[in-house]
Order: sequence, then structure tokens, then C-alpha cells
Amino acid sequence: MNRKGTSPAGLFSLLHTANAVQAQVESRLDAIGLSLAKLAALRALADAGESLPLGQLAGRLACVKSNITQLVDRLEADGLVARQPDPHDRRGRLAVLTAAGKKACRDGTRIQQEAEANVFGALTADEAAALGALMQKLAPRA
Amino acid sequence: MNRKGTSPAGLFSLLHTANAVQAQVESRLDAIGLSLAKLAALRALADAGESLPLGQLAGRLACVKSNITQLVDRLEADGLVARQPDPHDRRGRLAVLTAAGKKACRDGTRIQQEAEANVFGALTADEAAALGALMQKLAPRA
DNA sequence: CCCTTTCGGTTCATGTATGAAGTATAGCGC
DNA sequence: GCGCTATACTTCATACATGAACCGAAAGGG
Repeated sequence: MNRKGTSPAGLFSLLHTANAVQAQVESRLDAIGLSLAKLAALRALADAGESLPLGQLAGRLACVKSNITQLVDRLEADGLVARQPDPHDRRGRLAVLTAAGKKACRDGTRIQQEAEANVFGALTADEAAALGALMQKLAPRA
Repeated sequence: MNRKGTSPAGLFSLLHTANAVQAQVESRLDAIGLSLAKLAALRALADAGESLPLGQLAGRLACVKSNITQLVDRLEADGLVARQPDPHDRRGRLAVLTAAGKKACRDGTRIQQEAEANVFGALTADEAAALGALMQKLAPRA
């Protein structure tokens, strides 16, 4: 009867593990001054061909627009992206990757993949597949 | 060839699912003005017999002390806990559950368990067990 | 064409988390 | 008992996330 609080496969187990894994990866990204949030934004831009209106960036990162305003502020301060006027819509602003931003994206992606391989390397291929399936099942439309 | 970015059982899958599940539970707790952070603190106090020095609370919640200072500030503003001087150490302050805090803890715990059952109800018992095992394996000493 | 609505971004208030620095007290060695 | 170090908490700066309120610009109806 060793059940003191945290249930076996419960909420806290999931959240704790996610936090621990995230912290692991972030600590490595820290070496090049990136966070996962920043890297995700850089990757979204790179995947979209170097630039996106801020609202679409918010869409891709699945977060609210005010978050993007701040995140891009920080990325701009880091010199990794720049805001440019949107030629097709005078309301809009484009976030554009700078040269440094492209490099940071490449480096950060490499580091992230290494860290990820490291963490998930504890799992067999079957286990990794099972994990993916479980995540799918828990989060409607992930 | 539908692999556009997110790898099958990767980091983002885990983090996204954890976030989604957390948001699900938090949205229900919101009905009684609690967050998971606040509930976790209340539960830690309840489990410890109604009161704890702030530092120990930080230990139990696995976070830094400055976070507890602020969290207890908010709980105090909500009237759920009170700070009391520690009779054994003039440096210390005890966080003590108020009557309202005890009630909020009971209600919040019930809501959290319902929400949790709801979310994890999508899994069979075997799947839940497998999830627990995977989380264990990913997070050293969770 | 103007008016209203809608859309894109920013700003502000707030919650949660971290880490560095500061203050007060405790406790130890001598 | 003095002084040094370690501990308990707070404060401040920062990062990341949300939602509400706001403004300038686009777009549609009359």
C-alpha cells in the first residue's frame, strides 16, 4: 500500500515527465541562447520559407497573438528575426528570419534532435511507437 | 510522405499532449478559482497536516523558493492560506491552511480527480499502466 | 462613398516559473 | 561571545503564456 498521493499513470506523472524532458532539452539549447519557444518560432519561419505574418505564426505555434508579439520582440532583440511591413496588407507585419536567425535555427534544430535522441533513446522502438499512440489518444487532434 | 516536422513519438508530441491535458484540467478547476499550481500547494499542506515552512513547501512542489513566495502571496490574497511565524525558527514562516483553504483543497481535489478520470478514461487499464511505465522510464526519479 | 464590422498587432494586467541578489537569523568553531 | 558561514525568505529582473482592451486598416452593405 505504497500509494501516497500520485496515482500510477496519473496527471502528475505525465506533467512531471514532460517538464523534466523539456528542461533537459532547454538546458542544452541554452548553450546557444535559445529556448524551445524561440526555436519553435524559428523553425516555423524556416518551414514557411523565411517569413510569415505574425498572426499566422501564432497559428502555427498554436498560441495567442499577444504571445507572438512578445516572442518576436525577444527574437528581434536577439537579432534572429526582423519585422517588416507586409506588402499586401498595411495592417500586417512579417516576421523575417535574419542570417543569424537561419543559423540559430540550424544549430538549434541539431541540438534539439540530439537531446531528443538522447532522452528518447531510453525507449525501444516499440515503446516509442506506443508512446506516440498514447499521446495521440490523450490529446484530441494533437 | 506526410512527415512535416513533428516526429512520431517526439518531444513535441509529449509536450503538446501534456499541455492539452493540463489545460483540460485547469479549465475545470477554474470554476472554483483554483489552478493546478494552487491546488498542488494546498494538497501539499493538507498532506503535511495543515502547515509547512515555505522552504519545505518548495521542496515538495519541486520548485524554487521565490516561486513559493509568490504562490503563497496569491493563496493568501485568496484567503486560502495564511503566513504564520515559525515558533522554532525566527527566520521561517509557516504556510497554514485556512478553513476556506481546506474546503478548496477538498473541492479542487474532487474536480481534479473527475477531470483526470475523464481524460485518462480514453485509455484502457493496460494502456494507462504502459503510460505510467513509459513516464517512469523517461524521467529519471519522477 | 460612408459606416459598421472584422481583422492584425500591440499593450496591459495577471499567473506561473526561474535565478541572482539582498536581509535577517541560526549555528558553529574557537 | 565573536565572527563566519549557512539557511529562510523576499525582492527584482526576466521568460513565457493567457485574455481583455485598444487602434489602424481592410472590406462589405447600404
